[in-house]
Parts: sequence; structure tokens; C-alpha cells
Amino acid sequence: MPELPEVEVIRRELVPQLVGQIVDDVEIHWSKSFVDQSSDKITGKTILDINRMGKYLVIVLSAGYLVVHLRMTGQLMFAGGMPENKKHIRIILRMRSGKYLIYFDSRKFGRLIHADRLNGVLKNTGIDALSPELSVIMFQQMLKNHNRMVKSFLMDQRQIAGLGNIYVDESLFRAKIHPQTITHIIPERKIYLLFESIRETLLHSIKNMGTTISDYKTVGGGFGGHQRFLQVYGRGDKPCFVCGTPIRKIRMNNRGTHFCPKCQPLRKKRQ
DNA sequence: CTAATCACCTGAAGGC
DNA sequence: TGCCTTCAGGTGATTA
Repeated sequence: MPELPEVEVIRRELVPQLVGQIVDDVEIHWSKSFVDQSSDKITGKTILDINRMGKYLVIVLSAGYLVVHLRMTGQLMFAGGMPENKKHIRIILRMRSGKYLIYFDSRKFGRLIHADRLNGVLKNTGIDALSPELSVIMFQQMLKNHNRMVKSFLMDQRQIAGLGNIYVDESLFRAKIHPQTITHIIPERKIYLLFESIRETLLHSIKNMGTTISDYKTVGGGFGGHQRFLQVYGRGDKPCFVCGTPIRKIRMNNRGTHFCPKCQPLRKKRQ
């Protein structure tokens, strides 16, 4: 479900509510959802800050971290009491204030990881897609150093972290690059365009509180609004908003991949 | 190094 | 209604 913009929206909502709270108790309803690899107990720890690394939410405790990955269907809710709908609750963190941080996850893919250090947990996470340290020069170098299809490169969290299936398809459409283009043949001006397209797509979605296709909800239970602006994702066979050609949907790495065959022609050689 | 497949899970939607 | 298949915002392990 959530990619960088959704996780960032959740982070921003959570910070004012959660910072300063003290963990009093952890209730585990599905054991695989909570991975405790810390030598210390989480009870009694104060929440100092919440950061984001790619699609990970990093809750900084007075000692150690609670790292959250929502995968496909994870949801967080912060409330003064238990919600009416208790379905799919996997973890409940009760705070000393009497409030609760509740983790829902219908598909049980997501994880809350309690760890002393971030090194191990984030070892496969590359530079964040919105990091100010990710320069267009560095992005260009990364693309030139790989010989693979640009969509699968952008989906690879070890390279650039935060993009998922929706925003990769949207960014490639915006940059007019076919998802199967091999990274190292993309001309320089297209690399610049792609770099900007990724930033604009992600920032625009954050402004709209993320994209709700089915499960994603903000911490307050609201829906995102960015689905109104999707150009290709979920629009297979529908006319391209730019040229009217039917959007094509194919499978790449077992993921639905959407693009406009006219706006994003496949080039096999450097132009 | 890259690609393909499966595994982890549940629920919604469509065909018959 | 019900059964069956396919699909879904993600990632990690394994095999080719």
C-alpha cells in the first residue's frame, strides 16, 4: 500500500501526537507483526522523534528504535480508546497517558521492529528519493552503472528508497520514458527530466495527502486525494490524457506496469 | 549483475 | 449463492 508520500503523510501526522508519549505496554495479536531484536524492553521508553527512510517509519525512543514498515496493508491509528472496528488489529501499544497506538494489517505483511540500532534493519535501504543529498549527478551515475530496465531499477529499494509501483509508473510517464528502457542508454537530458519528474510526483502526492486505492488511510482515518491525479496507474485501456492512445498494461517483475505506448516509446539505442 | 518465480497473507472482484 | 481464479500499494529468498 504505502509508498514514500503515504509514509511521509503518516509521519507528519504522528509527530505532534506521539512525541513525548511513554510506552507502557505492548499487546501482540499476531506474533510475526512484532519483531523484537532489542536487548532492552520497550516498556518505559519515551518517544523522542519520528523520521522516515524510504518507506520505513523510524520511531526514535529514549533508547533504541521502533521501525515500522507497512508493506501492503499496514495502518497506524493513534486514539484515546479502542476503535469500534477491531478487525485486523495486530499490535497495540498502550501509552502511559492512556492513549493507544494501534497497528492494523489485514495481509500481515508489515512489521514493527524493535531494535537497538538502525544498521541491521535498514541495511538494504538506499538513499531516500527526496534526500537533499541525492543529486542529479549521483542519480545519473547510478543509472549509468546499471544495465537493467529502468522500472525495476527504480523499484529497487537498495538503490533509491521510497518509490513503489504507483509512483514509478507515474514518474516514468511524466518523463516520457518507457519502463523497459535500459538504464545506461537513457540520454542525459532524459535523466534530468526523470529526476525532476520523480521529485514533482512525490511532492505533489504529499500535498494531496497520498494516494488511496483501497486500504491506505491517514492516521486520523482520512483518505488520500492524489488518486484524482494519476495519469497511468490503474488506467489500462483508458485513453492517455495527453494523446488519447489507450494506456497499455503489461507485467514486469510480476507487477502491473502502466504506460502510454505513444508518449513513452521504447528506444533500444541511445538517441 | 539481472531476471524470474515463489513465499508470505487476506479480501475484493469477476467469470461461470 | 458459491466456487474458482486473478489481482493488489512490498520485499526477501532462491534459482537460472
